Amino acid sequence: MKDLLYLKDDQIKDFIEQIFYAYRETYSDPKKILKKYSFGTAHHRAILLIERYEGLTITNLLNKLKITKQSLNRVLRDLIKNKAILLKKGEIDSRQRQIYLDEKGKKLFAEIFFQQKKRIYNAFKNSDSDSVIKFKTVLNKIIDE
Amino acid sequence: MKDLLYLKDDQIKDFIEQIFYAYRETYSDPKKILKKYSFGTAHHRAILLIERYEGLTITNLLNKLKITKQSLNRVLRDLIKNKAILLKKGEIDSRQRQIYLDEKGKKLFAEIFFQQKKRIYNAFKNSDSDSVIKFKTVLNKIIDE
DNA sequence: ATAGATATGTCAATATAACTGACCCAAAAT
DNA sequence: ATTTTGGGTCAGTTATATTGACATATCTAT
Repeated sequence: MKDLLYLKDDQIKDFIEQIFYAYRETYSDPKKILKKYSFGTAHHRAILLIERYEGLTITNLLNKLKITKQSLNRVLRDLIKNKAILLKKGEIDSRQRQIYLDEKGKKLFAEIFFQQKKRIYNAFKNSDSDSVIKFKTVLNKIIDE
Repeated sequence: MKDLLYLKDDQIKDFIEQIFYAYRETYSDPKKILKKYSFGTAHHRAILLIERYEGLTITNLLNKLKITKQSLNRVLRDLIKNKAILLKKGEIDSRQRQIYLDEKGKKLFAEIFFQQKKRIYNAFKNSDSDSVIKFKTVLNKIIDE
């Protein structure tokens, strides 16, 4: 009979612990860069999503970040003031705002990503492609559970 | 020639995004329970580690959480006040404090873990064992990079 | 024995990121 | 024309972390 060790409580506890470490480490790598711009992790997360989904609306971003609009507003104000992002009126629905990276934001993103990429890249290059694919599959299952 | 799609920037961006979601979702499942005890995520993380490493010292816990002792102190004070944990003098080195779950803490842990386990368990039971093992391997590589 | 290092605790001030609740306007949908 | 939606903002609060300074007890090494 199959052991299914990975379904034992202690193994599951390990995973819960490791997901915390993986997140923390991955998102702490670019802290010095962010500090240089007087930004924090909240700005970091917003920048990543804006780069990945250029032109997304405020509501789109809120749904990804799952924070309140008041919280997001502070972050976006900081980013706009520093010319890291810019908002355009929605073309179809002009109540909407579409968010884009501005020049400074593109530069900032590149610096942030360079730091974060290192960690992931090094982990992956020491893994076979099958492992990486399966990592992604399981990660996705955890997210949409 | 091998494509190594997972080493392309866009794929790496996806992973960085998904690690955030996985962490956030995994750690938001037991929020209602914690609120019932007037605890937050800081207490949550401490409880998990104390359960997993019973008898660990303050320094051990600080090294795992990577926060300042002032931050941890507030959390531990709350937990002690609520009889969720208890501290014992170190047996070998009496400067040290060893941290243990108290009765209420065991109960609280069980409730928290029940919630968090669901997500991981469901993700894993729909995966083959090879995927889970490879997930763990890659996750570990990301952490110790 | 004593000097220094280590483990822990605590006071105070501050920063960051989030929250709730209330209210506003403009534009779209009905 | 009215309601709903998308977004913005004011005000107050909470949660979690920080820096810096200092105190105490205990261990280690000379």
